[in-house]
Amino acid sequence: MAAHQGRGSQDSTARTRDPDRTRHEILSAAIEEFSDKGLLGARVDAIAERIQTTKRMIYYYFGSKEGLYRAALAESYRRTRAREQDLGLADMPPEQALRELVRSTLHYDATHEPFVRLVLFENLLGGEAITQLDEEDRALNRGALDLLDDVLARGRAEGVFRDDVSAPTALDVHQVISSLAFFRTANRATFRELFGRDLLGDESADHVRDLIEDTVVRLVRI
Amino acid sequence: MAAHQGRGSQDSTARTRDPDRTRHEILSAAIEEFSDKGLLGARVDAIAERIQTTKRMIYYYFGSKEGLYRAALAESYRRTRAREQDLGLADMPPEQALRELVRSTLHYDATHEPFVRLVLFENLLGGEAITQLDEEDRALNRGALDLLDDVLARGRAEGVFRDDVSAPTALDVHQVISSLAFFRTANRATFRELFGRDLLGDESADHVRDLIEDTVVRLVRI
Amino acid sequence: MAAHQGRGSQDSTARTRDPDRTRHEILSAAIEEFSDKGLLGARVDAIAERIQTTKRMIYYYFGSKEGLYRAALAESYRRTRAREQDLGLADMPPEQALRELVRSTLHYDATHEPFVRLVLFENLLGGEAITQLDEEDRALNRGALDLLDDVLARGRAEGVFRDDVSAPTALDVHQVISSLAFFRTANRATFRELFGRDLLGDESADHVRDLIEDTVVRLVRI
Amino acid sequence: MAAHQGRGSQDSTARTRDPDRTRHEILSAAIEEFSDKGLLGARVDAIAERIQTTKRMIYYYFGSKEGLYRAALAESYRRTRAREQDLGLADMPPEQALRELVRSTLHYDATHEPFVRLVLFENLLGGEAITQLDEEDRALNRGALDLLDDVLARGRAEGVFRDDVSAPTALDVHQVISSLAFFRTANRATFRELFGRDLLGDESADHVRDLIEDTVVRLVRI
DNA sequence: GATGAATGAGTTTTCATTCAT
DNA sequence: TATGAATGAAAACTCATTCAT
Repeated sequence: MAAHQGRGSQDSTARTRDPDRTRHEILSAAIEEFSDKGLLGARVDAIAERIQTTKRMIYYYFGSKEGLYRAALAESYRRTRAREQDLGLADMPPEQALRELVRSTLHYDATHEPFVRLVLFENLLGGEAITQLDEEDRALNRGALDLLDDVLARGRAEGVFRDDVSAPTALDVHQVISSLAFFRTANRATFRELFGRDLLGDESADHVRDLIEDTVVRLVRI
Repeated sequence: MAAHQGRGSQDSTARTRDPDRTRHEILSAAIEEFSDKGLLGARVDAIAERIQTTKRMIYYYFGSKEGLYRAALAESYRRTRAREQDLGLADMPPEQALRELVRSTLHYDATHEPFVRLVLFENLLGGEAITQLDEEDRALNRGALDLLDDVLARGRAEGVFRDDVSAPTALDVHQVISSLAFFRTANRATFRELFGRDLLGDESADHVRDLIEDTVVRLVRI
Repeated sequence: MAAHQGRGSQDSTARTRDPDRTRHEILSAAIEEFSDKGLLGARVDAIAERIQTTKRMIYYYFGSKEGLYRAALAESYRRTRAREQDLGLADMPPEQALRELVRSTLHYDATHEPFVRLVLFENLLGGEAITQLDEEDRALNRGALDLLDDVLARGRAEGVFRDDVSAPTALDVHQVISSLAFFRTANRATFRELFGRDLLGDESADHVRDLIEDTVVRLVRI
Repeated sequence: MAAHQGRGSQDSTARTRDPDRTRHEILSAAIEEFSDKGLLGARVDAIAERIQTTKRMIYYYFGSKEGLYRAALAESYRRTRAREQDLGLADMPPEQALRELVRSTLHYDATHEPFVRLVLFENLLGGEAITQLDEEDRALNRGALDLLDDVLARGRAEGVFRDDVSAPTALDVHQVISSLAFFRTANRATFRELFGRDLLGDESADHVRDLIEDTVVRLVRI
């Protein structure tokens, strides 16, 4: 059906001779496609069509659909690193810092749905690609945990956060935050359909954010 | 030619004229396959191979791969209805009832991974099938909400649960419980790989359960 | 898709225990289906669905799709024999008799489209089934020719029809009449689409009939 | 693995990179197959086998069996346009011109059976494809009509063709010519089997041609 | 580097036909 | 006789991948 789109080989000067750009565009298109349909549902053709290149280029740069998939996953992680810049948590009282951290996570996940969806798809299918993450990627996640650890430690030290034997660890809190954040994307359709609440919609945004903040804060607060 | 291939009338209970059974078996196999790979990744052949039937029968009963998918989704929901029997919540003090409810949900989701995964896949892809759920299916989900509503009302009445203006609604609490329960399946691979915690494994079972119970209880408790 | 139409086996007393009727109904349904789609396009399932019987009966009575096809073709010819009753041609002057014969043929073909279409399909595909027609069927066609022969002979004897060496034979005239009659069905769609004339429609009925009568009469008239 | 299967660069002219040629070959094969069996009876595999290509190429260029069918029908019409060159009718007396026109049509249809059969099949099945003909294709058919119109006008002007109120129109004559020409292909098998005359065979060629010419000429002649 | 054409191995779907009751 | 369930073979269609230029 999509055969014969012609296009000649003259003018289109913008499209040729820029390997890095081509590679980058392919990755972006791949992230979108894989994020939309998952590894199994994605089509190499569709990825090539999203930008203006041919399948051949995909194989030239990435060798195979799976190769592209892994590269897309890694790139998606990489693009993630841009955040988590200094939120200035150290200067805030512990609870405020925690709220800020939660808020930051919620905002990040909400504005990076492709990434979140990619991670969800990866988990539903074997998650093999996850096993092959770079140490950098792993470190990244650990970084978020460290930040959280600092805030919690400070809160405990100041006596405002629980410090009993069953007090939640940083990993516990991270699990709770992640659960609440991911659920918005993972079950958005069901939740909206069954209960009429759009977890990522503007109407419920404040309410959902407050709910999640409260849930987290109450978990750690004395 | 090759007569006498027998098969006699011994046991071969799987192969014979029992339409309901055949249909049922196909559905079970379909639930497994779709739950493993999603609609796009599932193979009609693979479904037929799982039980002892042919691809042809699937089309005989369900018309198309998508028809089977919808039937499998509906059946999965249907099989869900068995639970939610009386947990005897009414006889427990509110907090205990709430813990019991959380525990029941956690246990249910953990033992019905195919269903959970099916729902997750459905959400990640368009979620169109969800739009077509029976009223019965919808009612089922609402039922869980009603149960929760009762417990919360009782807790508020007894003065043990929050009743302020920003107190969480039953839907809020439901969202939190669902988030925490689904996350175990939705992000199990990532979490294990990055943090070494198997959210559905035996080792961490008690800890995770306690964490989730606490999170929920602390959210509503005064 | 069409599976499970149930229907129980009680009341429907009209439908069971009448072999001849069942056979006859199958044939009628087959004539319709084959006439609509041709041998290759027809579906055994579709034939079974047209009446209220099962595919099994078709195989019981006719052995195979082809067997049914041959039977349907023969039956269609057989049902044709009903016509050609005495048109009273002998009592008319030759030209009037000829016009009457043409008119009768036109009317017959117009009201027996399934038969005409069956013949056309048969001709387009190998026409093998035609080779196997009964002598009865052949005689039938010859009968029409004989009638024509009589009229022409009478016309020639009366000096109103051509009798020169290049005068058309009965077979020639039959060919012309058949050509003009069949074309209406064989090319109806094209003719309507390209020239806006519906060869079998009511509007043009009289005009087309007159045209064909004239064509034939002028061919033989002195 | 199995390298060295050669194929070198000898002749294999059929297999190489010439999209237009490939496309063209597929179309030719399709015209043959569809003309032999009709849309329903044709097999995509069979079309691929006719030339040296794979089924896959057919989908590459035409998207679907039906897409190919429509393209084949259009192409068949297109190839038709080559004819109808100047027959020099204007230089002949009207009757001779008319005879020449008839003769040309007969010859054309006899030597383009695939086209004729395609049109017949199209008419027998819904004729939907005909509705979608280009204006060019329509114009082509109208062209034949114009030619006829000229001849008839000239004959009437010269007083050799009928000019009364019931004189046949150009469309009428076209209908008659088409009927007589198409019948040879449409009912060849039946006619040969039942009456022993092969309407397209060499033996009867002259006789049939004369008969048809006479039929047409006598229709319009004073 | 870049491009369109080509391909083999699946994957879904359809269909005539047969079996068990 | 009658019926619904079952089946194997083939048909349409799709997809990741490679080749020639």
